[in-house]
Amino acid sequence: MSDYTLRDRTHNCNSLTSRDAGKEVILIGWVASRRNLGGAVFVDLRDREGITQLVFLQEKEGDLQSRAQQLRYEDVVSVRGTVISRGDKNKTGKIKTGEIEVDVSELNIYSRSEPLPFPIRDDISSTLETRLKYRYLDLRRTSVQKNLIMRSKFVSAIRKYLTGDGFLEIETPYMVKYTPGGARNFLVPSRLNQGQFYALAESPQIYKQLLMVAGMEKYFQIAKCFRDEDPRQDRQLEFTQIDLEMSFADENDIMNLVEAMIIQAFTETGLKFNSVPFQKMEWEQAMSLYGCDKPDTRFGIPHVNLNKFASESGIGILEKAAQNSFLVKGICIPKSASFFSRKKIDELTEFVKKEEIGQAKGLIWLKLGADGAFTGSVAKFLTPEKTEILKNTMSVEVDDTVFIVADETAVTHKVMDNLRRHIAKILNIIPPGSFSALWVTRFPMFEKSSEGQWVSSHHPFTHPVREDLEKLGTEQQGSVKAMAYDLVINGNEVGGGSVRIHDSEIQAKVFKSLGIADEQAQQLFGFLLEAFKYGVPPHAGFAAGLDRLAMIITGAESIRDVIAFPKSVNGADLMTNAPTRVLEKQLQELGIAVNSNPEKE
RNA sequence: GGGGUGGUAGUUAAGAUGGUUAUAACGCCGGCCUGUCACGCCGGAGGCCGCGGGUUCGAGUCCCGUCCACCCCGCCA
Repeated sequence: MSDYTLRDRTHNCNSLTSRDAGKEVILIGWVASRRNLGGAVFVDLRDREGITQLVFLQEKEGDLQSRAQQLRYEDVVSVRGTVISRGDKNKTGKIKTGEIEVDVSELNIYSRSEPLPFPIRDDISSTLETRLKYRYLDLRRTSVQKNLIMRSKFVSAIRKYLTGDGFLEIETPYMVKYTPGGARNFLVPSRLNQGQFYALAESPQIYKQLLMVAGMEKYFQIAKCFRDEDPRQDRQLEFTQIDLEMSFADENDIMNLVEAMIIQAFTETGLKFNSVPFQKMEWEQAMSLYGCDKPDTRFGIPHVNLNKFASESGIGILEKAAQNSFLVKGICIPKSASFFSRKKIDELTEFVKKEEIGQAKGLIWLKLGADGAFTGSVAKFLTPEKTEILKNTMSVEVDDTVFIVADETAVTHKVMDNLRRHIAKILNIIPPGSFSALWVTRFPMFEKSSEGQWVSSHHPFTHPVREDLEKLGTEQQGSVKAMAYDLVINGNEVGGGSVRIHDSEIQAKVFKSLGIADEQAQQLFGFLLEAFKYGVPPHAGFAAGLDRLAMIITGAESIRDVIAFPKSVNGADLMTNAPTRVLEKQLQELGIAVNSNPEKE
């Protein structure tokens, strides 16, 4: 008896075929299943690559078979044995190694497993709560392992691409100076400086710009970022960005680089985009065609602006909407007239009225019949002339269904965006396994906060487009566009970036436009402004959400499925029970008092 | 902060209008079995029905509160 190590292992559990028959092999893994037939015992041995069947027959010398009979789920063992063909009668296509089995001559048990909290099988799912509590067991399931393996391959392709292109991988601090604005920060108390706090970095933004000042030219980092905001299906408190920055670069340099990098990483992961090069679209066009800045371009159904038609349509509510400068938009769903029964349309009407969908007041629908006339909620108001105009404006054909929403601009956009995606889903028109990428460019530089203040849409170091520079600080400030770009894949914002300001005059103008006084700017970003005095190269960068990319390439439904140890929706680690209270002594060292609620234990 | 769904053996679930001893499957324990691959067959153990109140002769079931998980809005690039 000997304890084998990985060096002794001759094959993984996914590699043996009938061509290996007769070989003596050593395998190491977990007992995935045991089938005890009395005279013959079959054991499925599992490692991260796959499963191989072991067989223990009665004729074997010693107590080998009785020891095999005592094996239980998830015992960790190594075996030495001979590969034998199962023959046509006993082979199976269910596993890749189904042609063979290993006739075991030596069995070593490294450790035994107690009965499991839940079965480790892909076809039986447990509740998420239990799975997260025993995450290390959940991670043994091949479906989750597959995701992490794919993510690893993806990251290594990214690294390979960027280092091959002359990028330096440089780490930046996670514990940084707190700056207001943007996401809520996690705070880290300082023992050496009682009463003072670091912030956990929301992103390496400022440091990477300083690396450009430092002359690094091309920087990247696979960086953890921390944001104290409510987690969602695609958001965690801590997540990972592929962060990069390049000197002497303009928008197209960055987009070309990132595009090539993403395509390369997809290719190495065995995935392909529907069309290359990626489509580019200005923000305004995206809003007009899709009502959102991250449209899913795997399918069509664009929005059509109907304000002109509405204003002279003869339909009371539409004419009134147009007079009130509401936004009137329609979508045409081809060959769907029979699909949209009265019941389905009523359901859609309820759908668009929901608050989270945008709270439209109603949904106008029309179906074009074989006779060339519309039927539907407002059909009776349509003259033959107006019918023709609508048909032409929206390219409506027989058996198509048209949906129209007229409301305040933001509401119409939000509702029509949701409606377009919802209809694509219920009509099942999104081809599975397809990937469609889109660059959205020329984002607005500013937006109004809820308090009516101008705030940066991206961040205050984003460069405005040249032709809008004179609009800064004027009435037209809202229409200033930024040299900013987002990468959208399948309707997910997977990353974004911008050209940064390197001219102190422009930077001063932008701060002024945001109502940030000089001394305030000094206080917040003084070190950056100071650095920029000593020779700053023009630079631009990009940051991609690695977790979202991993979700897309694996088809995962939740960000938790591509993170080894994710947190719950309340930010808890259910396995370790973090966060926890700490000792009074620890708090004293930090100079912190907690307004605690001891009964709440 | 707001809205929704769920919580019953180790696990996954069933438990109409409140009514005897709370079911099933898998797992676990014991026995049988030489071609299984979700092996099969026989037997057994296993429960604070999330937690705390309340209504009732009687609560897994009804009411109130609370905790946890998940989804959405707000928030978040």
